[in-house]
Amino acid sequence: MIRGAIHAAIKEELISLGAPDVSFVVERPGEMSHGDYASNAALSAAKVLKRNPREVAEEIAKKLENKIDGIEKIEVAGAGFINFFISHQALLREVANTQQDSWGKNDAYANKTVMVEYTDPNPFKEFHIGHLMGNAIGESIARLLEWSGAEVIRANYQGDVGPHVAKAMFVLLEQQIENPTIAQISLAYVEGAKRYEEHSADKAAIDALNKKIYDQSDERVNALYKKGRALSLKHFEELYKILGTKFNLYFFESESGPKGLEIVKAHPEVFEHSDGATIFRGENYGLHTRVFVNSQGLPTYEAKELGLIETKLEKSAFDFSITVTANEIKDYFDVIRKVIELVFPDLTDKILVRFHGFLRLTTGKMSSRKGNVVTGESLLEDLTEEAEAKMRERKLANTDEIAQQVAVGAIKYAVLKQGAGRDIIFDPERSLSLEGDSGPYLQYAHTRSLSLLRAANKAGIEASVVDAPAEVGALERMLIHYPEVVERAAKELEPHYVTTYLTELAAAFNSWYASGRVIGGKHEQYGVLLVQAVEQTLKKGLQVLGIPVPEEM
RNA sequence: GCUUCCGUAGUCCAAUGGAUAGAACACCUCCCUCCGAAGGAGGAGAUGCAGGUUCGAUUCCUGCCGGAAGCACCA
Repeated sequence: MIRGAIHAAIKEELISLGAPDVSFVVERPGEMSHGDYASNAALSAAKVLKRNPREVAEEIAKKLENKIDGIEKIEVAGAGFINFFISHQALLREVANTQQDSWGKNDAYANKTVMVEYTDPNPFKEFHIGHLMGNAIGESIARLLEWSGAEVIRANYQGDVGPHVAKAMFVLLEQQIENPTIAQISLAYVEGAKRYEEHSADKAAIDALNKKIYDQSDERVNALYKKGRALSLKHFEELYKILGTKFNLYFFESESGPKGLEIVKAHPEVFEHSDGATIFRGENYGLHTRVFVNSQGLPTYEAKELGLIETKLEKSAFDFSITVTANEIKDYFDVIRKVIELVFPDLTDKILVRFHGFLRLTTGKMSSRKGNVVTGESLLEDLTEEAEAKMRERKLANTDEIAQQVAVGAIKYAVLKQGAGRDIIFDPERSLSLEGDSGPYLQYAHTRSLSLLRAANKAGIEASVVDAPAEVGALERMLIHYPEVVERAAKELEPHYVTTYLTELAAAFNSWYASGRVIGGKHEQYGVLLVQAVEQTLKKGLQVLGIPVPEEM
């Protein structure tokens, strides 16, 4: 990558100037007149050297003149920026590079094995929009790491035991439903949760049932549990397929629970007893004090999480593990991290968490078109319907499948367009419009590039740089930055860098596309090459985000 | 109350301490005999308030105002 070469060359100059430790960036400037890459190296170095920034910049620029392959011009501008301009030849070479399979790859995580845990829905409960969010982010992070050289193990951790299960089961047993449907299970959970809060007798009964589920002492309970659990998991699997995720490993609280209990028991120096429960006194460390084993002797989520770490290691070695989860449990995870430090000191740096906010709906009512609560599924269904309606106007074949791809793209884009940790305000009405700054906008730009390529192919035009114009435009100069964007997104676990970049690229392409004809134009062969470059970049970019890439829409 | 996170156009998101704060939706003008109008060209519109650090602050620090999350047997 040219960027790497610039960085290395500047670094060398800084060393000879006597400022070897100065940190600086080489970035794509916001303004094209500022070149293809810009660096603040002189500004940073000047501070350390106590010299005039522009002088330092001039000196570096002069030394690097004609030293970097592919750079034809270096300018000093503003307070002391050094701007680099790529030569025409190098630019054409990079555009042609987009046709390589390796376009977009980097080696930031070469030789690393990374376990990415995400989605984590709970059997006996709805797959809600938060799970959709976690899935979109987790899948994209997994793909970013793969494009950066890592071997990725996709893991899903599902809560198949615990009070939520007992709440749903309590109602199902009471109503004597032996073969529940997904809808019945969801309703039963909502009802059970309400009863648990409002009636102390029901609360006691549900707690007792919870214990029975753990120790599997009642045949009738076991039978219903087995059916409900299997049905939930099968249902989730259908959703993963639609969303484009294929997990390598599944973990369950029913296995991490017992392991967690053992770990807690084995470390009396870390935990203490209080009110019949086993707790970790986090307040000694400025953290929350939390219960690991409740007074019934059952492991809570905290103990289960410890068990999960051991379970993960048993199933597969990894250099580090990333858990994608919501902000909501940040404080709780700080407690877990402290306990890991005390119990598994070797693992402290291997367990990472990537937090995200809530997915909130603007309508507040949280109700779907059919009047039900908005679940992950109902949102997908509503969006799919909307996309289908749009496609009926266009009279395309194969509408079912494509409409679903568009719907998935719309949701994933909305989630992946913003930075980590922030809540996402999701406006169903707006996202239903499928226009502007959206997943479908990118998908549509891509299908246009494909249909243009089909037409070019029919006309027998071969892609080539032979008739390239003497001056190339903004589109080319934007294209060449794609691999850097992927690398940065992977390093920071921030898919939104890719999302933002692709939207800018698609806008540049749409603008170029509207400005004149390719087929029959003055630079026909080069035009086709450029369209191929855009097509590949949009496709790979959408794929790295986990957004489906329809060929027509 | 304590802790943490967040305040950018009317709305929803960008911006690695840098150059004229980028898009999109909505609003106002235009553009389909032409490779796909889910598109394009143009217009108007924003850093909560007050200090500080810095050559330079949306970004870092302090205070205030506003919002969100968490704070013992849920996950």
